[in-house]
Amino acid sequence: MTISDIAKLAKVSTGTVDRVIHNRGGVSEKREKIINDIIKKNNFKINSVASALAKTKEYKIATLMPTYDDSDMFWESPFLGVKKASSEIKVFGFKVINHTYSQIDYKNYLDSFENLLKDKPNGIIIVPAFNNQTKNILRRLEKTKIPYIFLNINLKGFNNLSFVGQDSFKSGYLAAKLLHTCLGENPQILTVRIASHLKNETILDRIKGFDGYFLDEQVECTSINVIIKSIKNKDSISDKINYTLKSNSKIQGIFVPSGRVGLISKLVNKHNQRNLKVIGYDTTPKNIECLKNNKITFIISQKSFNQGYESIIHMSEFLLRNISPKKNIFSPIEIVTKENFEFVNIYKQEFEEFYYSK
Amino acid sequence: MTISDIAKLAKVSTGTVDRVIHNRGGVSEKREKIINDIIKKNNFKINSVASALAKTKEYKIATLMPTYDDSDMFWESPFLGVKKASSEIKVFGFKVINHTYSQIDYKNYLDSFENLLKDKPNGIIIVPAFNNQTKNILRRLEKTKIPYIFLNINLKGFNNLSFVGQDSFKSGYLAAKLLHTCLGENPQILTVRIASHLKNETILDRIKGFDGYFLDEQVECTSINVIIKSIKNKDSISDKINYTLKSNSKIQGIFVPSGRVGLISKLVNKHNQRNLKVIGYDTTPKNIECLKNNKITFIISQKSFNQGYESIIHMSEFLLRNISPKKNIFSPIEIVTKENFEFVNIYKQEFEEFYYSK
DNA sequence: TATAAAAAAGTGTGGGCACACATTTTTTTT
DNA sequence: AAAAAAAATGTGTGCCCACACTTTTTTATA
Repeated sequence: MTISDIAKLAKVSTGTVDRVIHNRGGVSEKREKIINDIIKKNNFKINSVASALAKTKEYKIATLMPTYDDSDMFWESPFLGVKKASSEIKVFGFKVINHTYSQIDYKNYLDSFENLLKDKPNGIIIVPAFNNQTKNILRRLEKTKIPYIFLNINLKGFNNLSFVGQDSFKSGYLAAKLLHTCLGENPQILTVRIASHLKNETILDRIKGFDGYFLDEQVECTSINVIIKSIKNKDSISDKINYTLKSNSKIQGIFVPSGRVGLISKLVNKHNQRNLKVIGYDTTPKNIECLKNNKITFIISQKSFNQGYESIIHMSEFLLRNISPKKNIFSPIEIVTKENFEFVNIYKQEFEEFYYSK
Repeated sequence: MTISDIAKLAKVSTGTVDRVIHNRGGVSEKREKIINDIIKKNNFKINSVASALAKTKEYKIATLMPTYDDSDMFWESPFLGVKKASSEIKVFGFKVINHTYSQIDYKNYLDSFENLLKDKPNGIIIVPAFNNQTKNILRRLEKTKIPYIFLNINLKGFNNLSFVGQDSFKSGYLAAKLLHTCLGENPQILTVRIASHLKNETILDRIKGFDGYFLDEQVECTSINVIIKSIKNKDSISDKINYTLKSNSKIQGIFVPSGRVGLISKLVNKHNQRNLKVIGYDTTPKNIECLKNNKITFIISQKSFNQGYESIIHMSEFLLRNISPKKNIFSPIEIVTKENFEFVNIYKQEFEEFYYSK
């Protein structure tokens, strides 16, 4: 079944069929009905390959993501996912332009955004940061009617096309369940938070989820909070954590609601380890290393590679075929241990093989 | 960069460039080198869309998988994965023909295989069963030079193009780690096995992995084995399990190295539950239900939907582009709990939405 | 009724490649 | 040196669709 088959059956030209299929208008009601009936009856689907080849329109998708470096490789993973998707959709006339910003410099964030706009993209993937500045930015975006998708971090109250990321509440909930399962009744848990994350929606939701679990299950849980001012001064962090562990000898578990779990786990002194169960987030190289050394028990993975990939794919489907994605596209909440990390990470590994072989 | 661009640079016709790109032969060494150099220099990649459109050759891929029914839905999931891949590659001239067999009737297995051969497929995806019969089958296949991929179940010593499935040893290893983490030192664990699985390679490997963990970690673990003759007689199973639990009051964990974990978990009497940790395999609807009711603590998932999907995709890549897959394509080993199952299963869910919307 | 304007329908080209077939060049044979 | 065979190279059509452009038909206006 091709367009010209349809045309023959309907006794019209292919141009008219084309108009009907793409809702371009300018077709009499009578003929439109005839054509649509034939399409339905024969379950006709456009040949996406030929369609892609014939299309001349070009699309630009711009991304705005945080930078990564040796001290924190987290954002490499979604970036690679973006790259993979980019290479796949290139053939459909898509060009993906990546912009980055420093998470500790809001001016840089704004500058990058301005640069991004200069590309005149048809769609934007953005990892939002700096709530206040973001509001201004996004209001402007909405005026231009450029669709945008939130990647990894979700802000509520915006007209984003979609959010691709984890349900942070549920992932915190899961963290609590795991510790509860390992520690038995009356668990005593140390939660380590970092001052710069105190306004981070994702991390706040994880903590809400964590607490929510113990409320729902009506489990008595002793939770001790430590807040770290800066991750720069490791001695001071170490002192704080080890002091708390020493003076609370019944603490059996540590919950770090961020990707800094590797750093924290390394700073626990040997004599304080006493078979601690440590749980945190993100399969960064550093965290995986700690997992291997038994310093971390569980890592909850965001599948951030997939998040990057999916955000691009959904945007392209929206631009190309006008398919609106769901408002929330939740990533899997994966539990990673020393025993399964090598399999959990395979998508990223596969990509690297593919990418560097070119 | 197109083929005709290359042709102009090399001062030859597009036909010659085509021959070089596809190794069709009949090109002088001199020109071949010139053309290859230009291709490399400009990093030319064939336009896969135009290529797909122009290709007239048709391929058939046949699958041979076990049936599924209400009592065991496991094989639905890889089947849906196969369906998804099929719909994606249809446009490249692929036709996927699915055959099924009963896992308890080797004649049916052989018959289905004969039917499959009548399709004259270019490639085969097979879930092997009945070791002896399979050997004959596959030797014949090797003579015909039709490539075949093992799906989910691996047999060693064959010239299969690839195996797509889980590393069973490692997944058993992980099961042990999880129970060890939850139960603490000196765990006492009940392993429930089913007689008909006693020769099942997958399940044997899981058990090897399970035991391997405790050996590696030098953990003293008391392991009690129960073997169930038939899953038909539920009363007898129930008696056996509950008797064992009652007479071994220190048992804190149950390991079921198969997808029958839901069935087993349901048969544990209330007074024997005493906060038992139960771990088993496969996210079948029944098992998920038990997970929700707290009868199962952890399910290890095979990502069988993806296995089906990937087996088809790899076969198509092999046939279409002559890209040989890795000999072992290991699926992720996922840990599923009550708190994350809804996210872990999303691929299958997405497929269903996509499929039934058509 | 003639004419203009608007709506509807038709036509043709190009997108990049695969592949069969045609032509030219080179090598071998007599 | 001519003829035949083999090797190398060139040519052209079709794959299916998108979209701009052209032509025909219908409706509105004077």
